[in-house]
Amino acid sequence: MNMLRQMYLHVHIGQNDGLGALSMSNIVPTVYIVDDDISVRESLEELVSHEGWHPEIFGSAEAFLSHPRTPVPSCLILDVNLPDLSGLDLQRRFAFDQIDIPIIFITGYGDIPMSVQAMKAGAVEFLTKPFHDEVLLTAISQAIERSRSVLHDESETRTLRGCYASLSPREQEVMALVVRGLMNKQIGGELGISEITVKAHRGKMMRKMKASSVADLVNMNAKLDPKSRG
Amino acid sequence: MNMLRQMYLHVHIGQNDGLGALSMSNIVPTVYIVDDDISVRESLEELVSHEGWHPEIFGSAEAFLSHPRTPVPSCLILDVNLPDLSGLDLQRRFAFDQIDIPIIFITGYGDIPMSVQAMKAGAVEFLTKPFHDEVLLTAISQAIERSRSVLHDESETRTLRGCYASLSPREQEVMALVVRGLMNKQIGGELGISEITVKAHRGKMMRKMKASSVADLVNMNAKLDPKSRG
DNA sequence: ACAAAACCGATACCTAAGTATCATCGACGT
DNA sequence: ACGTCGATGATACTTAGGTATCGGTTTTGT
Repeated sequence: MNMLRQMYLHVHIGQNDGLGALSMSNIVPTVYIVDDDISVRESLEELVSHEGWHPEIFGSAEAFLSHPRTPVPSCLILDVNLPDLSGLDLQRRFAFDQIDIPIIFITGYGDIPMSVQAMKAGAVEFLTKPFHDEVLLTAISQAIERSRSVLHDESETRTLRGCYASLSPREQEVMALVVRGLMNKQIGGELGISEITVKAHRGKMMRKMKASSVADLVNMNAKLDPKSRG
Repeated sequence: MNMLRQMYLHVHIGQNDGLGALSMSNIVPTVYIVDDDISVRESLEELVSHEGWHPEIFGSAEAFLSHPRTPVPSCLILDVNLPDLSGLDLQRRFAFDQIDIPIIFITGYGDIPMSVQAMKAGAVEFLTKPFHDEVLLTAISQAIERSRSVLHDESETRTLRGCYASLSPREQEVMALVVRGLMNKQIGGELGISEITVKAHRGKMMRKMKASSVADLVNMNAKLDPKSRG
C-alpha cells in the first residue's frame, strides 16, 4: 500500500515522459465519489487516496454535475439511491450528453433489474454493500484503464475532426470517394469535374488531413465515421 | 399475434430474396430453451412458437451442448440455476470456445452479483421470474437481431480468412506493408527484394484477396486483424 | 525424383497519381 | 472596390503502380 502511494507520488513530481500529455502515464487519476451518506463518502475518500488516486467527493448528483471535470483519467463511484436525481438517472444523462465516464455503482438497497439496467448501460461494476475493499479497488483500476483508453481515443478523434473540418466541401466530397477506392478519373466523373481538378483537391485534402497515404486516410475515415464499415 | 405468425409463415415458404443465405431474412430463427423445469420449458416453447420462431427445448446444459447447432439466427433462453453445469458455467464455456450466441438468462432465485457477472459476460438480458411475456419477447427479438449481425460478420470473416490463407508467406508480408501505406520501393527495401518483385507479389495478392483497391484492402485487413488499429 | 509452387528479377509498356505553374471565375467580407 | 479563397482546368513533368512476358532458382509435396 505505502509503496503504491510513493510510486504515484514519484511519477507525479517526475519528468514528462516525452510523449506529451496524451500518454497520461504520469498523471494521478481522479476518482469521483457521489454518495449521500457522509460516512460512506469519507471512508471511500480515505480508501481511494490511500491507493494513490485523487478523490473528489460529492453529496448529490447535482453537486457532481455542477463541478467542472478535468481531462484526466477518471471514474465515478456512484450510489444508486440518491435523492432527486438517482444514480441511474445520472448515467442516463451522461449517455444522452455523450459523456463517457466509467461508472462503478454501489448500493445498499438494490435489485436485479436495477443492476441489469446499469450494466446494459455500460457500467463497469455494480456492487452491493457490504463489499470487500479489494473488489472495489480492482473495479476502480479497470475503470481508470478504460478511461485512459477513452480519453486517448477522444483526443485522437478531436484532432481528426479538426483536420476534417478544415476541408472545403469539395475536398470532403473527394475524400469520401477516395476512401471508397475510386480512381481520380472516376471521382471526376462522379462529381462532374475534370481529373486534373480532382488531383488538385485530392492533394490539398491529403495535406490538410496530414495523411501520408491512402491507407492512412482510410483508417482516419474509419475513426471519423465508424459506420462506413459493414 | 396471429398476424405475426402468418407473416413468418409466409416468408418461410416464400421465394429467396436473391441475396443468398447470407441475408437470412427468409429463415425462421431458432430459440433454444434450456430449463430443468418441464412446465417452464413447455410454456416458453408455446410462447416462442406462437411468435413464429422455432423453439428447441432442453432439460440440461449437457443436453444442449450435445445437440448440433445449425447456422441460423438464434438465441438461448437459459435458466441460471441448472444442476451440474449452471447457466453461468455454460456462458463461460461458450466464451472459452469463442461461440457467440446471444443469451437471455431467466431465474427464480438469483442475486445481484450473479446478474452482474452474466451481463459483464455479454448476456442480452437477465430476467427474474415472474416476468411479462412481452419483456421476454422483446429481449428475444433483440437477441436474434444480434445473432443475425454476428452470423453475417462471421461469414464475412470466414471468407476473408479463406482469401488470406490462400496467400503465400511472401504475399502476406507484402500485404501487411501495403496496408501500412508503404510504397513498393519501400516494401522492397523492408523485405530485401527488388521493386519489380514486390509488384508481382502485390498484384497476385490483390487478385487472391479479391480487393479492388488499396482502400478495399485496408478495410479487409481491419476485419482480419482488428488490433491493427489504435 | 519429379512436378508444382514459391520466389526472384529483368525488359517493356501502359496507366494512375502527384506536383508545379498559370489562369479564370464567382462568392464573401472588409 | 479590393483581396482572399474556393473551385475549375490546362500544360508539362515526374514518380508510382500495374501488367505481360520471359527467365532463373529454391522449396516442397507426392
